[in-house]
Amino acid sequence: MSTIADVAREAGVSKATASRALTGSTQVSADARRRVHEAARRLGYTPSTSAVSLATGRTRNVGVVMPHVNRWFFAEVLEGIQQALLERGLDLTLYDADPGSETRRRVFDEFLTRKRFDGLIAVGLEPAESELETLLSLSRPVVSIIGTERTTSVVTLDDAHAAALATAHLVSLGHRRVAFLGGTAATLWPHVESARYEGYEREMRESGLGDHISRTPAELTMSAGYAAAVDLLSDPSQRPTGLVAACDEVAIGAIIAARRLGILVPSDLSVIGIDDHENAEMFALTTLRQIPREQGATAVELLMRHIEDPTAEPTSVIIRPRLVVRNSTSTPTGSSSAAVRDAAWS
Amino acid sequence: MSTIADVAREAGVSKATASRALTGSTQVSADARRRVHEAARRLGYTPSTSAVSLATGRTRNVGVVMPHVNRWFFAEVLEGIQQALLERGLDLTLYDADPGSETRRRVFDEFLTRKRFDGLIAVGLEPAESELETLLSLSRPVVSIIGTERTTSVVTLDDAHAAALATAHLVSLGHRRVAFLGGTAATLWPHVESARYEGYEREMRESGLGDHISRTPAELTMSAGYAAAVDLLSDPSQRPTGLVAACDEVAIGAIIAARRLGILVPSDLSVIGIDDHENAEMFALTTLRQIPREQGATAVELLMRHIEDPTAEPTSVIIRPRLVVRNSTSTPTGSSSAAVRDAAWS
DNA sequence: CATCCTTGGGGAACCGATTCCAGGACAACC
DNA sequence: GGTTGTCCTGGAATCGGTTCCCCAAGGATG
Repeated sequence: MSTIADVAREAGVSKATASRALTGSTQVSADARRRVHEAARRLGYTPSTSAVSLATGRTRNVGVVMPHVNRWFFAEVLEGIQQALLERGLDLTLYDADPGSETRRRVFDEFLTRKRFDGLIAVGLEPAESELETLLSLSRPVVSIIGTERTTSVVTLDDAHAAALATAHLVSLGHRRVAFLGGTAATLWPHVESARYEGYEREMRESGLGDHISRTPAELTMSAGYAAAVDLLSDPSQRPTGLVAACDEVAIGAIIAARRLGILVPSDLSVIGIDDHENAEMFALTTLRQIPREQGATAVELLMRHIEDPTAEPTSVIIRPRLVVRNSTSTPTGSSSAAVRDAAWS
Repeated sequence: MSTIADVAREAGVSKATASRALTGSTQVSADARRRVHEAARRLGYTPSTSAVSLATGRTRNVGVVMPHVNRWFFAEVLEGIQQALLERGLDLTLYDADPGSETRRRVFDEFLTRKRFDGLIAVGLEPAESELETLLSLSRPVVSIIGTERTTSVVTLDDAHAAALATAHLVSLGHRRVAFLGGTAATLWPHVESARYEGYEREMRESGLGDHISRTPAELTMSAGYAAAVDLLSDPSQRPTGLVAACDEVAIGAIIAARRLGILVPSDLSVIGIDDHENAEMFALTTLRQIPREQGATAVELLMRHIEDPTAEPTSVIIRPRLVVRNSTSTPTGSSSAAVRDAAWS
């Protein structure tokens, strides 16, 4: 492999001039610059990243810590981050930190302390106190996606608001027995789960439906949503007419469960989700849209600002979701409003 | 941040001895070693990765190139790789290289040539000729997952065999009108798609069912499988009794489509997939199991071997899938064997 | 008792870049 | 014509490690 010394020799200049010609734009004559670039091209020169890092203190690399990559939200965020970093010529180092695992401990104690990055994006981490301390002790900017940290910049959906809007949509259609499906059982995303439930609860109370508040726990997956919905819907006497699912995957599980039980969606049961998952369209799911890919891009933008100006104050970007009405929600059966017929025809 | 010079001073030895005490195990007295380690701990010393890389030529980092991370197979492989690397103390740099995109070009021309890794794992890449050339010109070991490269080590499912087994399973149950669903339309994984179709075709021919060979194209997603299955199954006169899906996501889409159309699975229609996707259990899907997570771990193992011994010959690990029988397949209706009743009761 | 080996450890070179600092060439100004 | 300033350029220091080479001390050997 050729080094910058080779390029310099080939171009008939010193290492210093070669370096200036290739990086800084100052203080090099047009002629020298041309000769250096030509020599570099001829030799197929690529600077050694470790040498550049050592000399400049910059790695041109961003670390991403997330608990999983095999879930829709995380995978989408990751792709958004990757895309934004590629555009800026930056590398992405991934750290998979499954909560409670031994590897998570090692990621924090061993891998992150190596500081092989100029900045860090933490996705859905909900770090423990000691973990947060580690993060801050790295003296590298950190941006979180999901969460409520005040110490770092944050990009997050307003979860409570999303659930409240979902609930309000069902209530406005005339539903009174509106149940919440999901959360509680799992401890993976305590913040997301509790915030969404609280949004539902608050909206129910404010609509005077406090008596109908009900929650069926389920992990935030399609199969868990399916199983929980089978339980909830099997007893016709207690059956709600509207269902706010903690996320789209749970909602889709519930729709499949309903079909299996012969319950028609939306005429017998309205289901609304949160996320706008890639499969929401297929199930005609009404939902509150968030676009995790964009959140990833936004996080990169914030991070770049912090890297360029280390004194910049932490910022919060709170995302308000948009209601996307499809065909899984309608007025409840028995209602005589015109909307019923409209929904049935569509 | 403290450097190794600080540690040496604190321990009362030279930089050379400090370095030897912390890395190599030779030529250092037990006493000196102890003093150095203690000093390092006291100062919270972490070696600078760029300095280490520069001096040793090793990055302790592995690059992973894949076209997507938001699909089940890729996300699982990625987690398997990550886990295996973490255990070995190695970092993972991710390169997302969507086929045909501008970023893919940049990944190959710009990012990979920086060689910020000791080795590369290429997942489902199916590289173009020029891309393969770039890969080999890096003078770093490469391991592929999926594919037929002879120039690098490979870990791959025997796709044709998997599809043949799936087909044979349906045929052995008594099905004659067995159709194949998926592939063709998309160009994302030409190798996987064509190999699986060929396995189906060969098995059909060998079973004397060449006349019944039929293929309905669909992208390898649940919603595409759903849409394609609706088309295929809507015409009762042409309807097959058995369906070999190109992958589980397509199979699940088909099952949902069948339910919608009032076609009972498995009594009216048997469906078999390939993968053993995380949702296969929920749909009682009979399938051929592959475990992408393990393929990722195996790829890391192969790669380590190549890194430690650069002269090692390329190896191929061909994975034979195992049939997992659930409840989406049975003998076709009208058959009088006992198995029909068994299936109906379960 | 002299010589040879072995072992531990220090000085300095090196990995491949960036950047500080000083100096030379040349034009402009007084 | 001498001085000043600007623009380029090269030498050398630097980043933070690893490792080669050599030397001193001490035990084993003849």
